[in-house]
Amino acid sequence: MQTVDKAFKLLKFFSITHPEIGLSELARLAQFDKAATRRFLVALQNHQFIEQNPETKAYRLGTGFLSFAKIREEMFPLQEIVQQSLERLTEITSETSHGSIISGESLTSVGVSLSMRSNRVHIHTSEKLPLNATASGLAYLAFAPEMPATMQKDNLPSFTKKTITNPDHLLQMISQVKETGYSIVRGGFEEDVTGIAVPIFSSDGFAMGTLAVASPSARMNDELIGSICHALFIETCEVTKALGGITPTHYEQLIAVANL
Amino acid sequence: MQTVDKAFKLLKFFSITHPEIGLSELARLAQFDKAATRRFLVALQNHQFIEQNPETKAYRLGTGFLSFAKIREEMFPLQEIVQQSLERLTEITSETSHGSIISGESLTSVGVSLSMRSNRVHIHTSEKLPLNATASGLAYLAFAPEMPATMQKDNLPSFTKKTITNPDHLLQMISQVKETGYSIVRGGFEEDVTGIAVPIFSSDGFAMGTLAVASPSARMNDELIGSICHALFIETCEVTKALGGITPTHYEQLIAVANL
DNA sequence: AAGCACCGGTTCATTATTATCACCGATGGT
DNA sequence: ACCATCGGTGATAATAATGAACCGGTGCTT
Repeated sequence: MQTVDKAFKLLKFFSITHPEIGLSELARLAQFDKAATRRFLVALQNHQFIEQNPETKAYRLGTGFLSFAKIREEMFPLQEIVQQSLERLTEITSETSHGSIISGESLTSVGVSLSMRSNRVHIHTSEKLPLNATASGLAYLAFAPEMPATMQKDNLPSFTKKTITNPDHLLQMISQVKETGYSIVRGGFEEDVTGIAVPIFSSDGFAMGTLAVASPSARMNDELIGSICHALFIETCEVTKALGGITPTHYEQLIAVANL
Repeated sequence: MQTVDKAFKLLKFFSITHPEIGLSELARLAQFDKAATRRFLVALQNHQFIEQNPETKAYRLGTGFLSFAKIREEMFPLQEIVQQSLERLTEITSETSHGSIISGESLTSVGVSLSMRSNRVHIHTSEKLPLNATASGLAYLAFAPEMPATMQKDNLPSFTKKTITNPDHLLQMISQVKETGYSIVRGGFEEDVTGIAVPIFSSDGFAMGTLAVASPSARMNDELIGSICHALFIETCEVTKALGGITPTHYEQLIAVANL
């Protein structure tokens, strides 16, 4: 259903930092014809997934998502479950933790629990996390159903000097995550911040999001890494189960090895 | 974009009371071919809008809605804004109030503020409100972009003896709402409960939801009705504005008349 | 245990849909 | 007065979606 895919492709250009998009701009971004783009927008508008700003004529996300999100949350209260896990993580590790789910070709942060320490990492909810630059991104990619096309092109988006920008380098890092079951990224998204992340699995056995702990790089020694991983493994299994997902058996084996 | 419409039509069969649906059942509900239904579901699944229960093979809503809802809520925090209005409404009227937004061919409740009285009306959040049986439904229909097809058939779904089941009768009630600017339904959804509702407008100038106050029918005298309407008009204008919508000028005139 | 009905899922010839380009009127900068 | 860009539209060419038949499996009825 390529037509449906195209409609959804349009939606993915809307974000916190870019919440309203004009017709021509959106057509350019998606590389669609302007007329086609408009037809899709009208169709989305008819179902409340898109609204038009009456003054600027720019398009923005509609209220449709909210009502469906509420139904979904009633079955599996993702926000609540993730938040509880995050608070336990921050309690145990004394570091900031956050949870994210995949949305298009980046992860969206759905919950944060800030560390009580004075020198702590700050993360905003609803922030988009790039897949190539964050620990969460690597953890997701390592257990994702497929490699997104945008992660296979040269010159991946860069945020610090340490950001992985080469697709081959990215693949190499991912294969390492596939072996250890967790990802660690030192200063790839923000300078002097080290993140550790572990996947949350969907009902299809592939990653649908992550739980992660982030700390100032200076504090991140081997002992802390070990205890963070241990806590993350426990919590992600919990969250996966509570959300109707299945932890693949090969992943459960990774955890067993790590816990030796 | 009929193909996109069909994909969304499928989504609308999922609800709190019917959160998982099998392939054949969904095809029957939507009156699509099974093969076509499956193709749509796969497409929706690829974008996280649908998940499959690995045990029963039934389909359910996915996590995709949540990430988009978060982006939308960041711009216009509907839940928060509505909840604040509801609390003011309940404070002023001493009755239970609730807010709802359109989703498919019914309204979804997105917020509730319960009365402090012992004899009060109870409403659940995420509940689906039928358009023909509730005050909210009438208020929505009176200012909706178009009359949904399912509201034009005979034998509309009935909940009490007083539910409007005849499309002509419904049209008649709606035309009355168009004149007064508010709807009032006595025992159409639940026995002995009377609701009063007023529309919230979207950026296109049509209704996208409602605010409503519900009370035991015995208490609903003319004086209470007057004060509820007054409070509802104030709050819906507020909410409409805060959510980036526009109150049509012809509606503003209705309010002016009502306030004389 | 044979027959039947329904389930989820798949295939491929037929048929309906969507894409594209050229064009419109309006707006804003040079 | 000009050019570029905006949002939006309509008719034909190109492409995508459709649906009946079919598969293997499960559970109920005879």
